[in-house]
Amino acid sequence: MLSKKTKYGLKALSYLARQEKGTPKQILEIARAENISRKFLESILLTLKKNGFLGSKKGKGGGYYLLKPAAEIPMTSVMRVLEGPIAMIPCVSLNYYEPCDDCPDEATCSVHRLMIQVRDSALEVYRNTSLADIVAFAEAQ
Amino acid sequence: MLSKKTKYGLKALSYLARQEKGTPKQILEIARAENISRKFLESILLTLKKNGFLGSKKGKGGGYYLLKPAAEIPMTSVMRVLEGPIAMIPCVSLNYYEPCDDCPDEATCSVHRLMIQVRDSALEVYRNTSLADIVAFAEAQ
DNA sequence: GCATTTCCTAGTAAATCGATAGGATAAATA
DNA sequence: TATTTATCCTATCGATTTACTAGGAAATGC
Repeated sequence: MLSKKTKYGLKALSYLARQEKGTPKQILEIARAENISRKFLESILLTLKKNGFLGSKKGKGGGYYLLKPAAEIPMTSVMRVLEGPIAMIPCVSLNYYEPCDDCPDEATCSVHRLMIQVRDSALEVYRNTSLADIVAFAEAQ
Repeated sequence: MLSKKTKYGLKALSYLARQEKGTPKQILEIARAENISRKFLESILLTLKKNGFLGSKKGKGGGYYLLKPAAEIPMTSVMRVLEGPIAMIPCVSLNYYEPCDDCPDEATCSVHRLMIQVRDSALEVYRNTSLADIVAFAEAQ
């Protein structure tokens, strides 16, 4: 399951990508536009900031803005920060590898190989998709 | 995340697929061979039985066995029974569709389209993989 | 009838999720 | 400088889910 945190984070990033560059947008404005709880969104934007996706400004006229062009923000990195590992199981995770304690040998584990394939298929989608792409999806309608 | 339930279920199915056809295997034997808690495995095998994957026999010499050849058991159906929807979000689920209450229009939702792509890529893997395939993975080593 | 095995219902500790509360800090403005 | 506006930060909380566990009923084989 995709967490609400990830879903809201993606929607907020998309919202910011659709704005004129350089003008910060406030939490409350984004929350209203995307139907997200203000306080929950606040915490999400904070982690996006701490992970280098967003910049912020305090005080009147403040808010959040993208630090990079949307085309340079790949879904792989957004998903890893918001949702965590892309792999469904740690023993096939590229960035968060951990062995299973019930599994004596990964090479002969039937689950292992299947999950590698699933991971790779998801990775291919995320690698080929930037924030600009998912904004373009919506605007094509 | 893949639940342990799904992981154990897949391992148990693989174990049964590797046995001579017709000889039931007991819970305890499977649990020991695959390092799974006996009681937990019991409940998993029961749901696999209720969903038509396994048959069972009570009493001495009893146990569980596959009802169909492993090649005729697709990962799509196993995953749906053990793990639930293949989609990461209900609004793109083929079998368990539900709209998001925060989303006024799916056609213009940037998350929606991305998640369709992820779902489809996972589906392609599961559709092209049977229980026999994941057993063969392991035996190829 | 007795041992063996699955069948079934319930419960439970721990972790995670989706928020919420409330004050500290910084910036703009008057 | 005082006030307003906004982000920053920590902590908490109820509900749900996960990974099991307990214990007995029911069926089967000898």
